[in-house]
Amino acid sequence: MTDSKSLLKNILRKEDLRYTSQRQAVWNELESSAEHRDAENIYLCLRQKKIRISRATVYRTIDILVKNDLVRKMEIGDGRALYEARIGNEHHDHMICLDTGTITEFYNEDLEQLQEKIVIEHGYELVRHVHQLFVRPLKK
Amino acid sequence: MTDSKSLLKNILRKEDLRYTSQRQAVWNELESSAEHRDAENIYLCLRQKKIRISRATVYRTIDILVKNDLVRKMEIGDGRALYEARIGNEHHDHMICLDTGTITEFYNEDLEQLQEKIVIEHGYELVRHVHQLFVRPLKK
DNA sequence: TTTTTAATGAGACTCATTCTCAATATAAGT
DNA sequence: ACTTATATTGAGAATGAGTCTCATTAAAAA
Repeated sequence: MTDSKSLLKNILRKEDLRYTSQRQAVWNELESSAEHRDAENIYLCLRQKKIRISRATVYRTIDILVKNDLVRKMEIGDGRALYEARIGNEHHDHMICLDTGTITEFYNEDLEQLQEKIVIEHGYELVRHVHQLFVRPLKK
Repeated sequence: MTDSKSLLKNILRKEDLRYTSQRQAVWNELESSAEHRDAENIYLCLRQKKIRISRATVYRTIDILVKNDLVRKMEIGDGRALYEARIGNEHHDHMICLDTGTITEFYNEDLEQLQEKIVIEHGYELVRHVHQLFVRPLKK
C-alpha cells in the first residue's frame, strides 16, 4: 500500500470514519500538485478523470483533511478558499502579486519568533496565524 | 462644517461622486465607534436611528470608504467582512482570541520592517498585508 | 453473506454580497 | 431659484461559495 493511502487510512481510522474511494480521490488530487486550488477546481478535475463524486463530498472530505493537518486552507479575500497539501511542504506564508495573481511562498524564522513573542506579551499563546503580503513587482 | 463632513466631501469630490446623506450616515457610523463591525450591523444601527438607507447603499458606500483609506476591511474567515475607521487609528494588525472572540490590536515596528525586507528580497514592493494571530489565553 | 450504520449524491438551502432598474435627489447651468 | 442632466438610491432579484437533507449506496463488523 502506498504511503499516501495508508496515511489517509490511518487518519480515517483514528477519526472513526470509513475509508472510501471518494475520500482517497480528493486526497490524491491535493497531494499530487503543489498548487493552491479551490474546491470547485478539485471537483471539476476529479469529474474530468471520470471519478464519480459530488461537490458536497469534496467539501466534506476537505474539511476532514484540514482538521487533520493534511491540508492547509487559505483565504485571500476573493470569497473562495484555496487549499494545499501539507506534506513535503514546510510551514510558510504567502505573497500574492496583485498584478499577476502569482502566489509565492515564503518563510522567515525571525518573523515566526517575533509573532510568538508578541502574543505572549499580550498574555496569549499562538494557535495559528494568517500572514499574507499583497505585492507588486518592483519596477527597475 | 465639521472635519468629518469636509473630509468625506473632499473625497467624494476627488472621486467625482455626489455628497449624499446616506454616504455621510455610513461614514458617521463607522467613524463614531472603534469597533470592528460588519455591514449588516451598520445597516441595522442606521435603521434603528431612523435613517432611511438600504443594504445596497451601505455596501456601496463602504467600498468607497475602503478605496479611499477612510476605512479598513478585514476578514477573519467566518464569511463576513469587518470594517473599522482608519482615522485616529494608527496602523495595526489583529490578534483574535479563539476562546472569546476578542479582537486585540497590535503593532510592532520590527515586524513591519521585516515584511518590507522580505518582499524586496523577492523582487516586489509591499502594497498591503493581512496579519492575523489566532490565539488562546495563556493558562498560568 | 447478512446486517448495521456511515457515506454519498442531487439538489434545496443559506447567507453575505452584488446587481438591476425604475424612482429620486444632487449639483451644474441658466 | 428653476431646469436639466445624470448620479444615487431602494427593493428585491440574482449570485456564488459553502452547507444541509434525505433517500440510496457502500463499508466493514458479525
